[in-house]
Amino acid sequence: MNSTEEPVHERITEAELAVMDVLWQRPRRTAAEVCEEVCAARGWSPATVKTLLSRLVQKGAIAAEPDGRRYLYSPLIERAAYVGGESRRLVDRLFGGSAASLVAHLAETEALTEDDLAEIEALLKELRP
Amino acid sequence: MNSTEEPVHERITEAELAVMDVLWQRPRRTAAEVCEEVCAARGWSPATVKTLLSRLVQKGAIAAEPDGRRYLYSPLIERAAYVGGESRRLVDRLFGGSAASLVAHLAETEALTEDDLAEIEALLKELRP
DNA sequence: CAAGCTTGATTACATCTGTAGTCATCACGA
DNA sequence: TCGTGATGACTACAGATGTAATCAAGCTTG
Repeated sequence: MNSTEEPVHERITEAELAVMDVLWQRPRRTAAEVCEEVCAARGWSPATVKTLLSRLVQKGAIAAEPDGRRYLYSPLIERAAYVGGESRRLVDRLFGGSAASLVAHLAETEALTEDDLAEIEALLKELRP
Repeated sequence: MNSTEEPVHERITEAELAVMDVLWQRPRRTAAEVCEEVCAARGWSPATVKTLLSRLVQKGAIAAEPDGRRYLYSPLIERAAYVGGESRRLVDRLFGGSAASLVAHLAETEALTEDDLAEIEALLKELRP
């Protein structure tokens, strides 16, 4: 169990992430449907969504299932895996690989509320009986 | 206390971060000194370090104090501030702003080692006697 | 003083990213 | 059947990023 495993997909960018989020929410959507979800919020044109979908397919992050003359797009990677990878990356880059340091930092800078702390404590009890 | 404050400096990139780390470790270093610390490790030429230093100065992330015909470079932003901003960004982007979710995720995906867990537990004891 | 080394400034350039336009084609309705 | 709208493929293009070379000017040492 080391933290240096390479992901099978290439790096997902900020803009692409918005698209992934839509597909994680519900897969098998058309480009138009994805656009409905994000174009307004991000001020994108439909063309932009199409580009991002293409790039995500190329990167191996989503699948394009033919459906008539269009595609239904679905994530190929799970959100949890992506999120885990990103978190790991952050911890490696900024906290010397120590997740505990990250938690410590969050606590010190009061990024963690009392509720957060309680929740984490509960979590720990579960993980280390 | 909201989480939308803008940093005064522009975004620091991955490569630039390596340089920042050297300067955080010890400020007032010359380009050559910085290179000594990172060029080997990252396979960089001295020119690369100079470029990164220039960009960091432009971005307002470091100061260049004249010293004879060269400069001594020092961070203008604190490491803790940077790290906090990045953590915040991650939590916002991927965990809907909930830091506890991040910790929960790390725990669930076993990104946390037994040691990490013990350390966090100790931290919590301290924070919530 | 001259030859060379050090150093920042400037320039270079490929790739990635954000954002979008164009175009050919195919299905569908009049 | 014919126009029309939807759709993906391809193209575009500016700005960011990684990585570095070149160049001019000063310092240094013989």
